[in-house]
Amino acid sequence: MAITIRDVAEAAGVSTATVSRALRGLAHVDPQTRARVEQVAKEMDYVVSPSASRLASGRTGTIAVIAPFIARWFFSTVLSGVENVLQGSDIDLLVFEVGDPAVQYRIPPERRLRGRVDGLLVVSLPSDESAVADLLSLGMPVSLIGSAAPGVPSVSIDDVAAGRVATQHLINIGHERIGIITGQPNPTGFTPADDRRRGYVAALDEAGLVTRPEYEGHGYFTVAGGEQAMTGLLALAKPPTAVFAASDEMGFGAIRALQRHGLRPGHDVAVVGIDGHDLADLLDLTTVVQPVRDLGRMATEALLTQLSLPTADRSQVAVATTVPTTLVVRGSTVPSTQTVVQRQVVTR
Amino acid sequence: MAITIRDVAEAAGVSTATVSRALRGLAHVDPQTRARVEQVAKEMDYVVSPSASRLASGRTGTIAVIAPFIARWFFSTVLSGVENVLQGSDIDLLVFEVGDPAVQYRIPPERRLRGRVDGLLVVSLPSDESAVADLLSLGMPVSLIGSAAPGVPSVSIDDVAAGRVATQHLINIGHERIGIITGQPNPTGFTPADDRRRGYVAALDEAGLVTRPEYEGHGYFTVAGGEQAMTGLLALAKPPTAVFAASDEMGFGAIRALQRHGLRPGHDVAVVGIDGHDLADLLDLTTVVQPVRDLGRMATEALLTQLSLPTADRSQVAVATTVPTTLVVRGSTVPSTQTVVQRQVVTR
DNA sequence: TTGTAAGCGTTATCAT
DNA sequence: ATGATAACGCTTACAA
Repeated sequence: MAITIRDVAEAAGVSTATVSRALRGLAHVDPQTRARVEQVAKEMDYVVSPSASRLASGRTGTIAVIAPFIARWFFSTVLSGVENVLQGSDIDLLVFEVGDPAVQYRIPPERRLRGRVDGLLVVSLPSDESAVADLLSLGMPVSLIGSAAPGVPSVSIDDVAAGRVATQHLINIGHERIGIITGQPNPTGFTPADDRRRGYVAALDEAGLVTRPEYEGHGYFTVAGGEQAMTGLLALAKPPTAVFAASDEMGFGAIRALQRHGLRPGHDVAVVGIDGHDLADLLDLTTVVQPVRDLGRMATEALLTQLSLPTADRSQVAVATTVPTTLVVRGSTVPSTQTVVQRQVVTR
Repeated sequence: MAITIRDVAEAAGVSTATVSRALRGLAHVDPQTRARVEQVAKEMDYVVSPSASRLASGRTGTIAVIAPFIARWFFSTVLSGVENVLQGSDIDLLVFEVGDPAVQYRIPPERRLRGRVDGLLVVSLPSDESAVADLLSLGMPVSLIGSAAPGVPSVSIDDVAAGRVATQHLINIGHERIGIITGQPNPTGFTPADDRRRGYVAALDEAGLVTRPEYEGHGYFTVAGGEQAMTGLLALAKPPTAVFAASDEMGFGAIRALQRHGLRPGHDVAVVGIDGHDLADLLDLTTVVQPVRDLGRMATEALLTQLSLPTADRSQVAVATTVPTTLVVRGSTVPSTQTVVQRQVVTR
């Protein structure tokens, strides 16, 4: 069997209690003693048993990320940000993939969470009341990423503003027939999608432009979906001259559809997305960039802070952090030889 | 506090031992008793304490994925496959991001692994002896994904064959000046990169074509790297007419470089990649498709099988599983109106 | 088939 | 500052 704390205690000539205190850096330990214990522990290659430690302390030293998908760009990038912060700590990361929030948000059953983790990072949760309630009922700190809900801390962009900025850009460069490619046909309680659409409508309204129902396509946040939606729009008697895709991946699909129809993005039909996907530059897609990795980082740091606090001090006041976005103009809206970058700070 | 096994035992009028046995589906439990215990447990909303269970049993019910990156397509797709298999089990998934294998493969220290997990899934491990040794020294089952090493079970494609197929395709369509964009300048012990390059060389040799050192660029498996490498190749007095990129992402970069130079992929310079990236279709990139998600799935299933076996039965014989790839021909090598798909089964 | 009870390896409370 | 010693909640021989 492995070395236990008792072995170390005997070898160092102290009690297990002292070893425990010394190794965890607690106060009230003689520097000499601590040094000796650390020395012995290292020599014996002692590693604390996490199960025993967890059982005795009641803390798991683990947090979980709950996301609809793992393989898609946005989610894997968030995950990477989370992991990045965790490297510096001693916290373990558990991952749960729960499927499309618009279809069914299969929250991992309590039994998979309770007693296993100290806190939760939930990505793109629908603002559906019950989903939040289920999670909060576990009684542990929860941080939302990429969406917000009343009463829960969150880190995200201002999606309404992002939708407005994207649409406004299309208006600015002279378009009047502006379509949108969003996720689902009807509001599904999936905040980002609904909010971005709201921003689009607001921008059109403010510019005195009409919103036509037939100019709304649904791409389900995938490349293939975006392509289908754009194809549908192109089939209209009077197609839009510009399209706002609520995500870069749907924007890519739109570009693909244009290519298939022999149309040039930017020249024939303008396309703008949201995300700042790694490959947006490659595909020359204008997009509203959000700092995705930072979203993951910030939410994780916030969660770790919560966890380091005594339970009583964990503020009941949920802080909804909104991070700024940047409109990056590329050839899909302004076909020119040079790329223009405008800094767009979102305030609220 | 939460409900404990003792509470359930009392409520059901049996001992804790019986509750434990009943709930875990062990044999030698009266069906009536089991039913009653299950009933009571559900009513009381009892969830076993993982820490206590782990401490007592010595098993963690957790496996870890160790990968260089999380956010890149290949890795997040593998991860998704792993998670997919785990959904059906009661096993938890821990994730560690360890950085570029060609630079430094920062294996999580023993202390982060020992006692925390029952098995390891290692993605794209360099075939470096010591790295493997470190991992194996933990004495738990290890499965490799996307690379292979002697004496360790693994799931991957035949990278040499993949490189050969890609290069052969370029030869078949008439190219003679064929370049390669690979990862690092020198063999780094990172198997897939080295092997794909080997396949490239073999194909050229077999066709009686010369390998020119200046036709080898290095893209470090990123889009930006691929673009730089291709730019370098284009600057040659006599640039290659075709390029084999050892990954789709580097292929994307190559396409970007061509675009920037006003050259058309497929028409002016042919490009072929390896991976079957989600966006390869969008970018019209010919590629050798590997079933990435399945790689993750298969390796996970193999690992779970190992774990379900008594320690003694875990075969010392490492099984290296090689899965077939498919060459998908697109416009980046054969600019035509229709896409041709050839099934290429790799045998060995 | 079921119960008893000894661990499993720490942490944390009291003393000292 | 350090030591004894109860928990912590479950699993698992060993008995019955």
